[in-house]
Amino acid sequence: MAEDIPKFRYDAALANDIETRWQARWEAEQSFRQPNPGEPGFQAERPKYYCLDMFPYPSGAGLHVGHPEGYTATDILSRYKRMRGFNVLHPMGWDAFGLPAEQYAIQTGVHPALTTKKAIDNFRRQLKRFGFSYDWSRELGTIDPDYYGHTQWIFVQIYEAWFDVQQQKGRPISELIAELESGTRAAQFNPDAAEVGHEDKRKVFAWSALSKREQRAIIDSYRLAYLAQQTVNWCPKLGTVLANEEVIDGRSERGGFPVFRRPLKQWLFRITAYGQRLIKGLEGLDWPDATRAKQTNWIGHSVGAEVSFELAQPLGEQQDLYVFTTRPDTLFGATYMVVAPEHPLVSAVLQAPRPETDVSALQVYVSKARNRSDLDRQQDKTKTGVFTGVYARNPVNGEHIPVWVADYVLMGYGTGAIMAVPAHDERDHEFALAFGLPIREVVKPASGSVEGCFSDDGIAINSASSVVSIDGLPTPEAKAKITAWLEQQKLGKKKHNTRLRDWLFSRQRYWGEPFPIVYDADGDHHPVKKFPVELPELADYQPEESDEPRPLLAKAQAWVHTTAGAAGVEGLPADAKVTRETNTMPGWAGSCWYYLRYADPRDASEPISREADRYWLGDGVDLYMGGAEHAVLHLLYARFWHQILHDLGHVSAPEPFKKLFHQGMILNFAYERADKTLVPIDEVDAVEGEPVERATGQRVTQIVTKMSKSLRNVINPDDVIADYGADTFRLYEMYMGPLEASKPWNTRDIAGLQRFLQRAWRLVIDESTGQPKLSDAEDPQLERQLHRAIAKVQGDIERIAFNTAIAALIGFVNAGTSAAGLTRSQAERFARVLAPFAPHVAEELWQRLGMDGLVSLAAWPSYDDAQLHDATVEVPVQIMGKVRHRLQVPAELDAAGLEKLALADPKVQELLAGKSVRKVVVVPGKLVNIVAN
RNA sequence: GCGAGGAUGGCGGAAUGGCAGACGCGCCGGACUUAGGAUCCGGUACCGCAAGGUGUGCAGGUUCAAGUCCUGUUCCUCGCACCA
Repeated sequence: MAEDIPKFRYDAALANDIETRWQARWEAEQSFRQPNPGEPGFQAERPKYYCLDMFPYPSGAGLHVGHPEGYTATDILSRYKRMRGFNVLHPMGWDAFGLPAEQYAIQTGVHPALTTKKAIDNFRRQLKRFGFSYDWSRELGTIDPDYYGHTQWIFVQIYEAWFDVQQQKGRPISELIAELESGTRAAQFNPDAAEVGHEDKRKVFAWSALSKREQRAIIDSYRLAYLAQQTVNWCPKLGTVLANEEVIDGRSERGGFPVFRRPLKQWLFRITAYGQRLIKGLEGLDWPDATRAKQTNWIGHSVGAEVSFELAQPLGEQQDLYVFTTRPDTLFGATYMVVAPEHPLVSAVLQAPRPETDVSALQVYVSKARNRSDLDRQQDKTKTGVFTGVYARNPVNGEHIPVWVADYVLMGYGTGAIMAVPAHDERDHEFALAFGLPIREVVKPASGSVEGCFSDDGIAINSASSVVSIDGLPTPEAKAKITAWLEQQKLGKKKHNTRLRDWLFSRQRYWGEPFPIVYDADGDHHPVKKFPVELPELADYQPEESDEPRPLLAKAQAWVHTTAGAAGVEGLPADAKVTRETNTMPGWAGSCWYYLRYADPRDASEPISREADRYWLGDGVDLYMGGAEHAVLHLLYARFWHQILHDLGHVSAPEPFKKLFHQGMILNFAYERADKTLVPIDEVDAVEGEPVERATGQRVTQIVTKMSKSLRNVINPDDVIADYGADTFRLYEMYMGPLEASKPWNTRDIAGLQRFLQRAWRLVIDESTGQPKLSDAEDPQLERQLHRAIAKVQGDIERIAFNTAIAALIGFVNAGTSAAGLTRSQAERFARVLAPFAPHVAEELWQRLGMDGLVSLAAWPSYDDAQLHDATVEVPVQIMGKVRHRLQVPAELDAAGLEKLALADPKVQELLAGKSVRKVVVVPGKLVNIVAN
């Protein structure tokens, strides 16, 4: 059969040929290399644009279709900005340390260094095949020793810093030490340190009388990176502890394994100190409201009072029980207290039971709570608890109230103990009813009455004693008065609290950054100042599933045991024996600062030079594109590091990401049976247009859901490129709908975008010769349409609305197809507006038109405002808001003229017959609305 | 429970308070073809032969004019969740 497809028809084969050719040329010419200030070729007069993608975690599975969605969007913006004369920083790299790579290595028996390298090579190949205009000379990987050496350096900066609450600012630890030594700061533990007990915080020392070790303890309580015995989320299956953020519904985010609580000595970041800064910093940012709200909620800042309740009899060292409450005005209604099962009071009372203590019941309850995974604990919300036998004294009225232990109180929030006010707190109410505890009303609603538990603001009642009274005060005043009284009596103080907890930073796994920390013979920690601390080769990286955490790096004995001199530790004799920290950093570490490194990727002496920071990041990253799944974790952690680095003077911008945009998720269709179970996409046939399950012949319903292997609806980008080409793929994903929306993949729709490129190609190129076919005479109507398309595309790119920009390009090509043809000038301008979206075909058109250089580096075409409108316009004439007639009028006709014309029109007069005109609304050039009855 | 967002043709979606449905898919008709799952041209919200009428989840309201603003409501999606 004769093949009469023209030789230069734009089909998948030609697209693939064009694309690979231009990609090779861009690479050979380093077309998108962006020099830094001071480097040859740097153009100082240009404005800058830093366009950043969230770098991928290179998995063995390769890219999925969600990756190129965000990457195409930033590529369009980067290419557009380049054409508009910006210096564009558009880099790419690899987030390559972390649990998934290690899990994969364990499964396959291949070392993570090898599997990761392979995955990176594959990702790079796939990304290059899309023609993304990254500056590959800036490529980096978090696993590069050069890179993670700086990650470790930043850790040491954080370790050697503290947060000054007065100034709301991080400062070098040396300044704190100077203040302590000079006596300008009282020698006390950090009052906000979560790891220090209340008894210790109360003490005031004489600095010079303290031993070195005692001084160290006080200094350490201020450090922003600190070591503490913590109740942690221990995941035996993964053989590591996890951050709260990595635990979802009591299971590990990775793998979905059960997580238990156990005490462990761990490195933590004092991120809670930055809680208020992290909320406040969101104010000026151009971020999605939802993401700002998520972070604010996650940090969960609340203001209240910390109140001490004196124990009826001291328990060992403990004399007081501290609680945090946002409702100090309800103190008179506190009829009992509750401590978390992990609270120190519990072990104290087990040591020295009171007459009323039921030791065995208490022991059973506490051990049960400990062994219960968070999952069980959260699923079962019925209130349980045990009386400890201890009583505490209510400071406002001297009443002795019982102290209970119950797992509805969490050790991780506030002080791990509460005063229970069952009349005005739902949970306390439920607990009191379950255990027959007294309920005393101390707030009444300002008007009306309430059944059950009233937890809103109201008026204080029954709130007076011989020492203090707040009766009759509205809640806000009652809070203020009682807090002032508590402070004056030294029984409490105003307190800010965050739901956010300090960030657990240790992992017991192999595939992560080693800590730049060693321990001396006394077990004291010291920072390492020689970077990188290289991850030792380890042939056996199999974690042991156990209840007792054993860091994998402990197996590298030769690496663990070293000397201060060899490790690069200051302040110890060079031959002093030290052992290295064997925990590793979590996967988040590398992604906390990679956007800084791109600006200066080969600087050996520091993470980023001052010049590179000032130029590229002086006001932060101009656009950060990535998935909403990172709204809290990565985006909060990175802001935290950045704020510290800013406070310490290492970076100039107060916030790292000026504008943030989340691309929506790409979903796919699946089919659902009547019983809501899902049917894989390839087991469904269309029968008379209705989807039917092949095996059963039953009707199924089309739904939209996440792509998944089990539904066999995962789309492989490589296949799509082979079938249609990268330009079509890029256009399709951008055309699916608004970038921020989640939307279903529909392979059928891709053809429409390929047809568009085909028509565009044919509009300029003769399919049989490959030569341009151009018109000599300019069609003025088509010229106006080109100006409109340029204006529309330009505006739409600026507002990140690529679907409508592409619609405008399609509209222009359709208009061109029905007109006599494009002139050379029109074809050449069209190639430019097309270039950000479909860069390969745009380059090919550009070259075939005989233009010099690359269209990718050409200037964006301008448009003429005067060309955006036609001389005459059609104006609808409405009567009572309904369109009844249309008039052709000069575009610039003013309101009075238009009204006159409309009312004089015979058709309008006919429609108005028998009615009187009440009012005429005229929008010049738009419409006429006649109100008549 | 708290927080955020959404609902427009057969499907994806478009619309600074100013002609609802741009553009694409699909579908219908035609042209060119030995052929068409290629290409080109035309049509396509719904009801109606038409004139015309009806339409943006539902019920109200503001306005000359509402998909858009306001009030209430239903359903859906996402995030957090015993946070004192």
